[in-house]
This record gives sequence, structure tokens and C-alpha cells, in this order.
Amino acid sequence: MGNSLSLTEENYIKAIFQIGTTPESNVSTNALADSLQTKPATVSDMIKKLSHKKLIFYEKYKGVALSASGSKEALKIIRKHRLWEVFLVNHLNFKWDQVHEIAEQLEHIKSSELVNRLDDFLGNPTIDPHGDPIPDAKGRVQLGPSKLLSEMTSHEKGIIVGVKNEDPLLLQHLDKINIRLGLQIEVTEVNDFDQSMQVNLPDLGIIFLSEKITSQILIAKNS
Amino acid sequence: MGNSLSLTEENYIKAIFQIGTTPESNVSTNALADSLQTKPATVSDMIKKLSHKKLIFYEKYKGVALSASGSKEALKIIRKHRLWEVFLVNHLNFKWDQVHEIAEQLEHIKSSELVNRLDDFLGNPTIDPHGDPIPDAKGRVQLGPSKLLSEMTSHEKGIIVGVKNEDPLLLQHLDKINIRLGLQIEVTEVNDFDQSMQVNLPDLGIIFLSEKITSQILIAKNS
DNA sequence: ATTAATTTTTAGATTAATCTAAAAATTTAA
DNA sequence: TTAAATTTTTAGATTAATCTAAAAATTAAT
Ligand SMILES: [Mn+2]
Ligand SMILES: [Mn+2]
Ligand SMILES: [Mn+2]
Ligand SMILES: [Mn+2]
Repeated sequence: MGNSLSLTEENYIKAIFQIGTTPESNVSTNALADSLQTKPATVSDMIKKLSHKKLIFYEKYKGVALSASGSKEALKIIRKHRLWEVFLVNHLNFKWDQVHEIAEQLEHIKSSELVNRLDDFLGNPTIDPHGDPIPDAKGRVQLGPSKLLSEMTSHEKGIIVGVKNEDPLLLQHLDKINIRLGLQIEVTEVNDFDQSMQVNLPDLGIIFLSEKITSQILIAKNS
Repeated sequence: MGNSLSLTEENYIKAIFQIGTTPESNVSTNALADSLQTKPATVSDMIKKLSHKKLIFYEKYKGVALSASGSKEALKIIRKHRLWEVFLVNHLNFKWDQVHEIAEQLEHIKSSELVNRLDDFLGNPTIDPHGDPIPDAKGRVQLGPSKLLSEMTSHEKGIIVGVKNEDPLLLQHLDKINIRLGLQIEVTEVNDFDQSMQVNLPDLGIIFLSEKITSQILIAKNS
């Protein structure tokens, strides 16, 4: 392995990993350009380079998918990102809406010794502050099955285990209405017209949630 | 301040700070090229850029010195570097010879909130694992007066407060012969021919040190 | 099945950071 | 105080990452 990825290459690999639903599903040039806030022409150039390095599979006009080594790299970056987020929240008292941007920088620090010691220092956490699973040193992830709150029906119960994205405005709003990971939640009513919901939460009682919110909250698939 | 320094610019600013003995003393193009492991031609280009950004004073063929804003930036980077070193040693159990390289990366993470929270988390340390002073949030350093062990004479006593450089081989050697910060040391003999010394250390007793070593060890100037 | 719209790629430039080789200025030595 | 040595700067290229504009391929719509 005479390779060390540049910061840009790492960001491409991570984006391909996160956009691709399954490891095989191809990611389009435009989707990457959107995600990386760059232009399709730039992406075209870069994917040629990554393909040449055998990190992705690429056929012209057909999009890209990560190779085995590409996936391995992606998981390493994601592991670092999420471990640093745990550090920032658990030890530096950041709020969950403040850590993503800093972790975007810290995920590029190169030292496997550092990552593994950080992992131990944190107590080998399995999820990050947003409920996302943390890959272990070998890149393995243990992801419990979950569904969106918006997919639940009246009288269903479950436990909040994650949020779908890390938009600070969403996270701050959830803070404001006292929704956090680990809470038991029960759907008391679903409004057919706009998919808004009334839910019952411990202590808080019944609150109203729009579909904008319920489609961002992950609930453990019980049993 | 519409400025954010690139990683490269930060490294130049830091190098100028560390090479320049006093804030006024001019740093030569070649000295910078050596320190940054690059070529003089490259340095010439970059110092023009930094001068244009008013981070340094520069006159052709006369070398460079940091401006007030340049110094401020340098101190911010050095603060981050040393705080991260403390974290790595005190919380992740790295040895003092393993942290410099990782800190070279971490010092470029941009978030003043992060640095200040890290500072608090670490208990607002005033020195790093090598005895170097840590600038506070306002860039102030409190540096106790010190001298080199090699400058001491027979029967002088003092306390080891730092090492002059962070070469892992030096640090590992000091570990091996059980020399560390905080030890009381007494010069028992100085050999005029090669400036080698015999010193007395608590528990260890009398050991022999070459000038290569004694010129790297800092002793507090007592009172 | 053509045509139109969209997506993707190529062509040609630009910027930051770097290099080598050569010219210019400064410093050191004879 | 000239000449030699050293240092520093300039000139001209290169590489990575980016852009705009235009061409080519694919996909969607008549
Ligand atoms: Mn994140
Ligand atoms: Mn996260
Ligand atoms: Mn260091
Ligand atoms: Mn240090």
C-alpha cells in the first residue's frame, strides 16, 4: 500500500460511501458534486484519479461504487469522525449540534495509534452522539435495525435511537422540545392529511410533531 | 479580519516564530527552507505572500520578522500544538517521544471553542510534556528563566524543567537513562576536554552525560 | 423513433504550492 | 577593494484541485 489519501480524496471516498445505499449501488457524478459542493466537471476528474488508484469502480457515464479498499478507507474515516464526536460531547461538553463541523476536520488526522487509543479512552463506544454506529478497528459496524418515526402508526411504541442528519438547526430544535436519544416514545395519533403526529413521551406528555421532524427520527425496531 | 491561513501559511508563520530568537530578529530565507524542508525559491515566493497579508515584515535580501498579527497567529498555533501534546500524554497514555508528529497535525484544527474547552478539560496546564510553556487564550506565555545543563559548573544544583528539542531519539534515550522533568540534579564533575559531565540524580545516583545530552536539557535558574 | 432534456465528460484556464536552473544581490576573502 | 563564495530572487515548469464553456452520451418525452 504505497497510498496515502489527500484530504480531498478522503472526502470523495466518504461521500461515495454515504450516498451509496448498498456497497454496490452506483453513485452519480451529480450526486457527488452536490454532496461535495463542487462542480460535476471537477468530480469527473477526481473519480478518474480514484479509479486509477483502484479505490472505486468506474465506467464512463455509469457512476461509481467503492472497491473493497475504498470501503475500508471510508470506514476508517467514519470511525474517526464518530469517535471524535463522542470525545467532543462526552469530555469537552459540546452539544450534539456543535460537533459535526469540528469532526469534519478531526477525521483527517492520520495516526491509527491515535484512533485506537482514543477509542479505548472513550470506552469503546458503539454509537456516536447522533445514534450512528461506530465502526471498530477492523471496520465492522453493528447496526441495530431501525425505522423512521414517520413510518410508525397509531399506538405503536418504540425507543428513539438516532437522527437521520446532523443539521444543527434540527438538532437544536430537538433539544428545545426535549427530544433526545434513548427516550421511549408512543405514537398517539397520526394525521392523514399532512402526516403530522401526536406522540407521548415520558415526563413531557403528549406533543405535536410535523412530518419534517418525524422523518428525521430513528426508532429501534423492537425485538 | 477576512483571513484564514492555509496549512502551509500556518507552518511558515510558526517556523518564523520559532527560528527568530527575539520578535525583531530577522529570519533568513535559507533558515526557513531548512526548517520547512523546502527550497529557498519556494520560501521566497511564500514570504512575498505573507508579507502581502501583513503577517510579516519583509525587505528583499533582508529576511523576515513577524508582525503583531503574525505573532498572534503563531502563538495560537503553538498553544494548540502544546495543549494537544498534553492531551495525548496525560489522557491517551502516549510517551513524550510519540506526540510531536501527531500534534503537528492537530495544531491546524480550526475552532477556538475547541481549543479553549480542551484547555479547561486539561486543567489549564502551563507547560507541555517537554517543559515548553503553553500560551494562554490571549497569547501570553509565562516562561520561567532557565539555562542549559551544559552551562552549569561543578557542584551546581538545579531542577530539570525542559528539553530543547523533541527528537524522538533524544527523548527515548532520556527515558532509558531515567531522566525526566522535575528531577533535582547536581553536577558533580565537568570534564574540560569534551564538556561531558557526571551528575547526581535522586535514587539513580551518579551518571555520565555527554555534551550532546547536556546541551539539550534545561535547568530552572533557581530563584 | 426522433427530438428534447438532462447528465456526464472533455477542453482549456486558474490558483496554490512546489521544483530546477539561472540571474542578481550580498557577504566573505583574498 | 576587487574577486570569489554564498544567499536570495526571478523565470519558467509541474502537480493537485478547481472552474466555465462546449461537446458527447444517456435518458425522457413527444
Ligand atoms: Mn458528524
Ligand atoms: Mn454523528
Ligand atoms: Mn511538539
Ligand atoms: Mn512539546
